[in-house]
Amino acid sequence: MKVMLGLSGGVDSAVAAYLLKKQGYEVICCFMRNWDSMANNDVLGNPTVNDNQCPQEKDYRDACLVADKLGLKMMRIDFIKEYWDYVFTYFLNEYKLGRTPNPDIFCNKYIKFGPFLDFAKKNGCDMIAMGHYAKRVDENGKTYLYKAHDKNKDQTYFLSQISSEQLKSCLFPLGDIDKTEVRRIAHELNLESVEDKKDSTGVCFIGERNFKEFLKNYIPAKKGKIMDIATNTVLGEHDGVMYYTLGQRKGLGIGGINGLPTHGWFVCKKDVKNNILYVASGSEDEHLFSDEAVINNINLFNDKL
RNA sequence: UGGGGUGUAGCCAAGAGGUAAGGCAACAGACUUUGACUCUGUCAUUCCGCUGGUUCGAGUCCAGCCACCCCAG
Repeated sequence: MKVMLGLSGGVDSAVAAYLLKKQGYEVICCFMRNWDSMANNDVLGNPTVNDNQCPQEKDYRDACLVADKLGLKMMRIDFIKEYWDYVFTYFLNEYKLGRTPNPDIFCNKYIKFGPFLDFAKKNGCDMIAMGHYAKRVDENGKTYLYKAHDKNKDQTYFLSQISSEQLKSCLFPLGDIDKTEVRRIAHELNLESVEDKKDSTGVCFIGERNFKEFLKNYIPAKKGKIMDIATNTVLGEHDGVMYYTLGQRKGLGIGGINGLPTHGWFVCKKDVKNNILYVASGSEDEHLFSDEAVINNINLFNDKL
């Protein structure tokens, strides 16, 4: 069996590579690049835009060191355009609608299990593999997605939109072990470039930096009022209703107000049309609770449900 | 320029002669499937509108000045 593993330059996929090899698979590592700051005009608030080595290249080098140490072949592929068309476009549209999207779910559906899978097959691989904390279970000829053994690190959420067919083409070597075990193995193997590397979280391609500034590259700032939903009075000003998310507390800049209790203010409603951000006082305010939700695009690829 | 009130960190606000509470915001770190939430930490070292005075000692008492608010004109 020939498998192409997505090697990111982090500790998880590095250990996944080792485990696959140990299990007898012929492993080819591949570093994927989905974001090009220059091509995508990602300049505002980008702390590394002028650096001679961007963080992605550091990750690539770390990945190469891992592949080298494990004696595995290393490849590299760009999906800049695909990412923009299938993931980032959706991402921006959601923000423009006043929602808070999760691009990583689409990245899996449309990139890793799309062009990347195709790329693997073109290069003679039967399957792909990922360092996700997720479990694939085959039963009676069917393939199911199970939560990872490490419930704390489970990443099946990110895989929630892939199909049963796509799932059949992928292995998750970390499905049965804990993060602490992953770190332990990395140390045991002396994978110096990744063994103590900090976990990356959140939107993967952006890196450590001011998120609002990042969004300003694509969604222009537009100042508006922040209003108290209980009294309908103006409490402050925001930079654009799209930059905030429901339930958010930080970044509103509302201090103490004469005569009003001070328990912090939380975003409870976004009026995109009129560019008004509504806030409620304290985390227990009734406006922050809801007993209904609109859900669509449910992916019932697991017929055990 | 009659009367009353207020002036403490970016904001709100305790304090009441003995050596500046607390909250919000902000910032930093941890955690993280919402760069969100949450948690932890840091935030007025002679400073409490200004200037003098009383006192061993004043944000707290006194005097003058300044600023703002309210009522009356």
